[in-house]
Amino acid sequence: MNISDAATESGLAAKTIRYYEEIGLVKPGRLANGYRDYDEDDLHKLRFLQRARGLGFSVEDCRGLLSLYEDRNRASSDVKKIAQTHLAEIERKIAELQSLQKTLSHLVDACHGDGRPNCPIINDLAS
Amino acid sequence: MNISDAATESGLAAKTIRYYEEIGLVKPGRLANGYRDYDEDDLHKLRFLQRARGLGFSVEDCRGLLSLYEDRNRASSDVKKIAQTHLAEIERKIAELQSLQKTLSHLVDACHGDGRPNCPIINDLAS
DNA sequence: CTTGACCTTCCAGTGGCTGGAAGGTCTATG
DNA sequence: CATAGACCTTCCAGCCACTGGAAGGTCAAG
Repeated sequence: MNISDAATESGLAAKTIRYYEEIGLVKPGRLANGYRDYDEDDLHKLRFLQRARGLGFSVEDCRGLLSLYEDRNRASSDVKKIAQTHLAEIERKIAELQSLQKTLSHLVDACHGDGRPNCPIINDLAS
Repeated sequence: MNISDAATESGLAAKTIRYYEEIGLVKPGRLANGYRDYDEDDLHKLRFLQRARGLGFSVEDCRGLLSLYEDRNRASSDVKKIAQTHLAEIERKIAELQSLQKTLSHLVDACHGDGRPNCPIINDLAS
């Protein structure tokens, strides 16, 4: 299977798939003409990567998850550890963004948003 | 005032301040020896940038906010527009992260995290 | 035989810094 | 006056995870 079909099947962009090969995540075979040739195993990995990236895992986390995926003797604790760390990071980011949201929504509410220069948002930034 | 004092006063790293100069945000004077020399006006701008970046505004938003800050004839509606757009983006990101959090926490809860290979997290990613 | 849709590699850019190298300047001390 | 060390300067490279585009090869249909 060529790269554009692999892209369609996996939901990844062809460019992204080439990039994943460059960084050593999925190494397809090559046809005589030099074209990449994806088999079912490659496709499983690409789909796995698409889903893991979709859950926000970093590419390095994905590398770790992929090797656990392929390891029949994995310990689920190793997987869980990666996921928990990622989850904690997400929760940290949510808290951070909520704090910004709170501040910003107060400022936006306080601003008249008319043609005059007086502006609580600017005042806050300048204080 | 030299750059390290400006850094201390503004809460920005000296490297960051040089970067802001490079992209045309704050242009300090220069002493005879070539050292940057920050006056009060520069410091106000640096502090303004520090706070705006702290609220998550992009550097390009900061450029716009800074020029509104300096414009005595600004319309507060222009400021509000930038802030509202940013706020909407933050709210979008919060929702996105909360969705990831929900999925991930379910998966983490479902995973035994023991020495055995069976793992709902891997199963989900592989499905 | 040509068209156009693929494929390849390689290079550059994104945002917002950050680290480090190589070298100039200033200040305090011996 | 020499030297140490703490500044300062510029420039280049790297981070992450792609993405766009150029230049050129390959293939299938008409």
